[in-house]
Amino acid sequence: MSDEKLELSAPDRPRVRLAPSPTGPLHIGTARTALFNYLFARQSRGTFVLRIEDTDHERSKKKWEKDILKYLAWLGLDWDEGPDKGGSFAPYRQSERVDIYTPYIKQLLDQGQAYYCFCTKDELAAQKEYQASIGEPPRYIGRCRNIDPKEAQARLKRGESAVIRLKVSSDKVISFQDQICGQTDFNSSELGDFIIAKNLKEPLYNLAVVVDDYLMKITHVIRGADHISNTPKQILIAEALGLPQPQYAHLPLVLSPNRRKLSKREEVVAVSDYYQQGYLPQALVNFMILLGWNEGTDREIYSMDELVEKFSLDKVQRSGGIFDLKRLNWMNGYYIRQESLPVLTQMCIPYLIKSGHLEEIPNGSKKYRIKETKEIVSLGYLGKVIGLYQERLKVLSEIPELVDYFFKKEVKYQPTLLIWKDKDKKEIKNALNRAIKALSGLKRDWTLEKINEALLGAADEIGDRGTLLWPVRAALTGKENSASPFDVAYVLGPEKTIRRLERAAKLL
RNA sequence: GGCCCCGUCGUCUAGUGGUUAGGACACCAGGUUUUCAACCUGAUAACGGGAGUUCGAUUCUCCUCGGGGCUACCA
Repeated sequence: MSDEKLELSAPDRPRVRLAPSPTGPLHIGTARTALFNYLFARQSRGTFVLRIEDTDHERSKKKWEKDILKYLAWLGLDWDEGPDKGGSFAPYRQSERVDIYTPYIKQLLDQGQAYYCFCTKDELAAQKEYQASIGEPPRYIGRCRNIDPKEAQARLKRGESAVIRLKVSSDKVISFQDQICGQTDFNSSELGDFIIAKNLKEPLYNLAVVVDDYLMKITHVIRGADHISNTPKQILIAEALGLPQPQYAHLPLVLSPNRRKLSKREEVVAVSDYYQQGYLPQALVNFMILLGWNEGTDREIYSMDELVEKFSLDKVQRSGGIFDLKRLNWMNGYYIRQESLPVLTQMCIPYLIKSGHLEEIPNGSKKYRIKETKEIVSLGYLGKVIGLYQERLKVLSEIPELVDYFFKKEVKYQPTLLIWKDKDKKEIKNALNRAIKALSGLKRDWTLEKINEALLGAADEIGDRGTLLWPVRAALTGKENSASPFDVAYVLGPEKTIRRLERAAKLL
């Protein structure tokens, strides 16, 4: 135990971080970034740090932080250091680190690498508009750049509002080797003197990130490609501060079917929503990793352990990928089919309770009550019900609708549902009566095998099996599509089965 | 507009200086002792375009076109 800790914090092992802003529920894109970081850390036996970037007080909310932690954990992406776990570099919430940044900002100011800017927002906006009109990149022209620091202090004392900008020398090429995108170059002229802090106590994102990554000894910054244009700014800040630079790896973006960045309005982006709809974490993980990474083979299915073993940054795709819900659904179905029935049953029960089909029995027994009929059912029974649909399920939340006929006194349907193809009522009624007769003899011997035998025997006497099997199934389930009549009859039991068949025969 | 990134079936992708350009999802057809699902089989389907290098380019180079990202006193 202690050995392992020591090893994890060994200086030569990579340290990566996920730095989400708690301004909304855990986003599927953030979860994917987390997954890449997690795999990289686990594979290299490094450390995965979770740092909450909540310096934007207006938009950051505690409940979102909770949501982020909860669903990262649910996906199995556990972190080694974080706000809830602590660690050698605590605190892990930027809002609790505000004092840490002050000396760094001061240092830049004292060294003349940063300065106070008194330009108003209106002035800046006008300038930007002008620059856009003549086709120049919008950047600060440096009006306050040469204000004497003493004068700046005096103006500050007088109560003038100001921000702090970094002095960026023009025409300098900033380049870095991105682990995914390769060599990437920027010209400092496009950046201008950008703002690094509102004041000594309020650093802005780019500065806070650089300082935190340095202090937390982050070796690899693995993040979404939407951050690529922040990278030169962060490099400049690190250089000004004399800090070492981490390795960068920018992940391709996840796109909507319309090829845009995944949007909250058009798509389901909250991991919590996927959880609620009944997606399995394994499926989500497997799906997310394949969206942007491929081992170099045809393989599609990977467990987390296998991913930890096989993952590598150089096999990460460079182009963005579209989030294809159908593919996720297929994969979720696959993982549902892999699940053992008792486990699947446990996973489905909450959905049956939520839909009002089932009630928990307070004393904590392993039984449930069917709300409509007040019958008490066992886990074994529910397992049989759900087992009928294991291969049909795509998401868990589909289950109540699929199996509702097991939880109702009577099933409702249009009598025409009973009609198979072009048969007439008389034929169907006759078939139903034959089925009733065949099953009635079985009451004490209600096994799948016998039911099969009885029903098939009766059906064959008629000739076209569908003439009997279709109405039997429809009468039992009230549905156009369902599990097979044999299975349904077996699980339903003799009384209900025969009652439903008799009722159907009367409808015709 | 400026800067940056990207470009193989509808989608996720494999792949190579010479391949019948492979797989998976989706779609379609057939099979699978009633339906649906699952499963099996099969079909349709791609190297954005133009130059150049080369005996030969999907592959290398350039241009172009297209798509996306960023462009805050947000992160």
